[in-house]
Amino acid sequence: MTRGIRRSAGPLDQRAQSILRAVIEEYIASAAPVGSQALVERYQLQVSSATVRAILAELEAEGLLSHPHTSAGRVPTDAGYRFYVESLTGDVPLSPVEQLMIRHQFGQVEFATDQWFRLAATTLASATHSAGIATPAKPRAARIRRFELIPIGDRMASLIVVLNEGTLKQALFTLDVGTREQDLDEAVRRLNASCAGRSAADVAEHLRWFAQAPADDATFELVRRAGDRALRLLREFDAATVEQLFSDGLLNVMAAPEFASSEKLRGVFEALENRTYFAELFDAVTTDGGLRVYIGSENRPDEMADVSLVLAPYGRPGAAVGFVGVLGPTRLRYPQAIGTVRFVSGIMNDLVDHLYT
Amino acid sequence: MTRGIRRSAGPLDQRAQSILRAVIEEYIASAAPVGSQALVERYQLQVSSATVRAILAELEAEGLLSHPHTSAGRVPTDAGYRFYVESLTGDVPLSPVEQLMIRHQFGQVEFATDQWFRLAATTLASATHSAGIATPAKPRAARIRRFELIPIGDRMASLIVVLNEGTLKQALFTLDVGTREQDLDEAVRRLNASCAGRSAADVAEHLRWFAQAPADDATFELVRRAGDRALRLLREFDAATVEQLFSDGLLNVMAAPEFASSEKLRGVFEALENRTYFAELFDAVTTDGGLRVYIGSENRPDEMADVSLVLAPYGRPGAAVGFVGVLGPTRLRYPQAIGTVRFVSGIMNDLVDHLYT
DNA sequence: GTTGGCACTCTAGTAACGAGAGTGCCAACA
DNA sequence: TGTTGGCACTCTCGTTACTAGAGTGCCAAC
Repeated sequence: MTRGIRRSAGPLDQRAQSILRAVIEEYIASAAPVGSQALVERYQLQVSSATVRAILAELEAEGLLSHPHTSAGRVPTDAGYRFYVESLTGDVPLSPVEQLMIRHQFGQVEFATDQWFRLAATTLASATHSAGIATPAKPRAARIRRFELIPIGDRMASLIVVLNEGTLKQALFTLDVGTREQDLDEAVRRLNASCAGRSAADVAEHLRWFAQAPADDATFELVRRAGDRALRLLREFDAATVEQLFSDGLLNVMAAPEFASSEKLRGVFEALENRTYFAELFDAVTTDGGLRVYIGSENRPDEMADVSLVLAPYGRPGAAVGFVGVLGPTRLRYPQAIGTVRFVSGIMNDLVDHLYT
Repeated sequence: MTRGIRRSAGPLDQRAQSILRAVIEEYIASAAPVGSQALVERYQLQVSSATVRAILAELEAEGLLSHPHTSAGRVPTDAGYRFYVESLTGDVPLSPVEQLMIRHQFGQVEFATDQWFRLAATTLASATHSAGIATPAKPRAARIRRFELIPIGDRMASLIVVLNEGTLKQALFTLDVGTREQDLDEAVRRLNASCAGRSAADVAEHLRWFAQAPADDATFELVRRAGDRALRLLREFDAATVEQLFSDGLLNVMAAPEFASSEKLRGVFEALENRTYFAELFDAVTTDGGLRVYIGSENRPDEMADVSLVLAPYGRPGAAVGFVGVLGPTRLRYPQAIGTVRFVSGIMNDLVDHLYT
């Protein structure tokens, strides 16, 4: 220890860096603690295992590696992975073969807008052998394109709200006795005349005006009620930060040895289910606009401390944004995951762009 | 063994039955093998443990109980559970309190049709502390109520097909350059005029006729293409036996001690994901029309050999049917699960009935 | 048919032990 | 000054041995 205590972000010489890198990549591949001897053998280092040991000790003092117990090999810490991701791996673009495969999957199916993000998750899962996650592209402020009121049975109607990019929202709606189909048509005509193209906030304004105006006929009441229901629907939609969160390939993660006990995975499932953490991430990822990596304990909720996330936004910042990403063990193949997420988010960007011409 | 070898479905005397019942209920509650002594103590049997042991041996010969190893207590076999479900438990209706709670959940929210089945799964999960599963009510043969074509961006449109009970199907659709909004309107008018109210098969017939007719103008081509796309959409819809399968509360199942190893659960997740088994079940459950229980190895795929299913159909046989149910360990509280599933399927029946007046 | 008694069996937990892997340190070396 | 071989030390993991405890199966007696 000739240099005294090193600052936690102090510079590492070239050799230490490449050994750190070797440890991490070996550990990612094997899931077992890595010893000095194995490193010398497998990476043909031109130094002895004693030297490597000295460096490993240094890296441990740095907080980049840790020791499960005295006589075990080294394991990367979350900080170690962080350093690895930031300094030791360049931006490796996805191999042309994989690019082709992914493009192929996207090209093959004709989609409804609301299916793209599912495909993204599925693709990411199979390409990275981890879990893929994705949200739909959520419009910043939903604009109404058109209403539809479709009679169902005798006393019910399905209210459909078509939003600007073709997203649909639907709600059931009870009718007064004796409402005729013409009444519905007329109500829709009026609603569309006054609301189409407006945002939820605008519509709210309009409806207040409606509410105050004297009811001149029966249809008017229908308009009012339908409008009210539509408004609630839009408010719900605007309020939900992460409206949907689709994940695929959680099975891949389950298969990893670190999750054999199923106890750790439970927490992850819980986080995916209640979504509050992902709502936070949604804001973080979509506002600054770049790909982000969250490693183990960098995730705030403790349940997520054993997994890493690689997330990237997609969409158009002013208009509609969502994110796609990969969830896996902290022992994740980061360069590959990052490359894949970046590529898929690019594809999703193109898709969304088409919607906005 | 005074009666010689008993047939596997031979009659059990009253006492043997009540002891079998005690073993099963004890095991369901404790997840641990049940010994003769514990039974005598906890169930105040008026006989000695030696007698109980004799009966247990008998039940084991019958195939209803089994022995993890020589000196352990008894554990129910799948056949044991089967006997229990069929002969030892009456139809226990759900307690009024639980009925109220469930009704409350259904009453509280205003729904789109396509949300009901999700709520059913969620409700079942929380009421039974197992996983709830549900499919949407799938119309026997989809009938088209109306088309919509909504322009998106410059060269795309969203094709919306509204089915009879208000279900929506959506697909994106590229337009030729220079297509105007009026063209879309006109195309929709024509499509609706010739297809509304018809089934997919009928529409196919119609479109064939369209395809042969001479193209009299540009709109006609649009009609043809939109119709074609719609048809594919409907075919996909009709073809998929289990269009969606929603599950909730898998976390509850994960928490059970028998799934601590996560290996067994993987199979279950896989089965839920690929759905082929559930497609089979869908047919079985919806055609004969009653509640069904599948216990452990009664499930055909091996992955499902450690879980039980309680499924009930809902909907209108000729019109639209789906199922709701519970998935849990074979060590499931059957009477309660059956009561809950029956109750929820009843509620779903009422809901669907409203759609068909 | 039921019971108490008893030998037997199997598990789960604990302790002891050795092999193996890997470390940390040190003195010697280039 | 950095590197190396050597060596003592530590910890895990698998094995073995042992014990306590739970529960069975059988039998003779009631």
